Amino acid sequence: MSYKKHSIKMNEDGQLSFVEISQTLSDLPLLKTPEWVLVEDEKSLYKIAEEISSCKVIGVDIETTGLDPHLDKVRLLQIASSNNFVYIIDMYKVNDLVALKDVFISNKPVKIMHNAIFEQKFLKYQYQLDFGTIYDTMLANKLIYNGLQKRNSLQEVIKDELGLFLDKSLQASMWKSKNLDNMQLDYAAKDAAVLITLREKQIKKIQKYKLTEVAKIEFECTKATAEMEYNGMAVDIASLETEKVKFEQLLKELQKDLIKYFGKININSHQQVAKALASKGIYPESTSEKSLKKYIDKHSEIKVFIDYKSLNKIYSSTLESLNKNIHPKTKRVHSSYNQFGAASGRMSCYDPNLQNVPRGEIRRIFKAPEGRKLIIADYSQIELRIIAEISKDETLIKAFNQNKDIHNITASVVTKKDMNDLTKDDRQKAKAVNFGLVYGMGTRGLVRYASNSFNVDMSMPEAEDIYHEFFKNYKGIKAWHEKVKNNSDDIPFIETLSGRKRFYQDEKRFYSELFNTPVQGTGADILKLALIYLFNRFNNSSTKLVNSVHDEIIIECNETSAKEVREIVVKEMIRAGKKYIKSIPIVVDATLSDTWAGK
DNA sequence: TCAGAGTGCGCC
DNA sequence: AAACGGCGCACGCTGA
Repeated sequence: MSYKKHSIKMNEDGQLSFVEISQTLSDLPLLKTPEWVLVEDEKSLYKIAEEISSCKVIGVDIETTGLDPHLDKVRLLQIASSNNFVYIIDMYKVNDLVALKDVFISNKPVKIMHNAIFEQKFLKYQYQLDFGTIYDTMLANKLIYNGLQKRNSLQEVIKDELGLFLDKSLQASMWKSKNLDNMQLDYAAKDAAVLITLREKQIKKIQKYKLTEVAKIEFECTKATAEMEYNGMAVDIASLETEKVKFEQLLKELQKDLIKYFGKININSHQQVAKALASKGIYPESTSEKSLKKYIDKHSEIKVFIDYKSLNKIYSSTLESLNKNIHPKTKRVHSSYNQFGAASGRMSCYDPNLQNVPRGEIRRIFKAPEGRKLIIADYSQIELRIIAEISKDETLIKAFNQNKDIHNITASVVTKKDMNDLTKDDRQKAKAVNFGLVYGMGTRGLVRYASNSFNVDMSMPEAEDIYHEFFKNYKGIKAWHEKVKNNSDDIPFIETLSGRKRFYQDEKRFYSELFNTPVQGTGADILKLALIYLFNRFNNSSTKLVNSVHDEIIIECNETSAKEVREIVVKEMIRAGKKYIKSIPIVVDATLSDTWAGK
């Protein structure tokens, strides 16, 4: 097996450097096989529980017959009490893990796992094991190298951190068979034992970069993320089907019209559409909606095309992928989350992505079952509040403390109008200004952004004036920008209020990125903290975390207790926000509803 | 034939 | 010198 050309290494002092990798993986020294014993009865588990309860840490790993906790079975549970001794529990022989309940829920020993979400989904929901303190070597690796090109599989991490070769060729092998051979058991044992050594190596780096606090958040949050994945969101299958049919008919009609205009081309091909447009004397910069918009008045078919594209987007991206991902057993959608998926620290979501479902009626498809309700709770203007906190901008802080509308304030400042004379258009413009300028947008960008995202026309001189007035008013933001800019060349990383880092090696440091990452990332820190609080509050009750979208948490609960639950959700989310936002209030809006579309 | 880069667009 | 950021997904196209 040959390997990629270079990788990033961190030496003992925590310095980062690029290293050429010329050797093949299998040239590396082999990770040695620990001692192990095979456990095949429940009674032994009590002895094991007592044994490991005196450990500071244990490595925990499972082998399963597949990846789906609703369908697949745990084949083996490996518990490493040291880096050289592993209990391998045969889950085809052992029926329950009651004996391990106390030692797992305890904070000691710390349970080390590589991707703890996976283990929890099986062990908590199939064997009712709750976890105390967790250490996740995969999340740790992401925290230590965030921003740099790194892979996070156990094999890669072992290679980079320990310089050892972990053979994963048995990873997907025959775990269904009744009897396992010693090769398989060796493999299973190695995976658990190495976690202990790996953690020791990682801990030094976590301390060096002061990542302890954010690591704690990430590790704890795996409990909530596992729950969201396991629970999934309820879908109203009938209305999904209705919507699908509706879209199919609509798309077919539009398609017919477009063929009439363009000729027999593939409408989904940008190239072919561009060519067809050119033959009619239309030369847009691209076939994107924004470049086509200006031709709508003269060519009504362009409007049809834009409508088609946007409907087709919803159809294929939302309706079809939703349909594809309805779970055969639970009839819900169980998305996967990449808990630390974005460089900022945000989660990402896939299969299906529930973080880009269009707003509005289409969200009615997500409907709580009979007798249940959804609570849709989101932080109000969290990013602007974080900006106020980080920049210490006095105008912003004062406005939030007086519960004023920030967009209106900006509108009044840049239009030089009295607050009472503002039009809807002024406020739209101010939104573009606020979101654009705080993250380092220039005047030219502002004109484009205002037009594209907020449908507001702005001339260049007007944009220049607005830029000037904006920073005259928000002096703290200006100063914060200057400070970040002045240090931008030297800094090895930018960080959030929890200490989460985004590292830079040879990468270009974009100002916009340096402004945005601490803000977006602190938002993620707060959201994850809120998920932790809510998990702890509702764990093992009928109230379930089912989704979260950057500044929003969705909970499903019994109708009978919905109002009380809502109060708790708001309170806990505010408590999480207050951990990092000290100078202004945190506001959470929570809607009680049957569907995700809200009231 | 198929992986991967590119385009475009939904969300926050 | 100038730059708003962060995702995932569908699609057609490219090149090995």
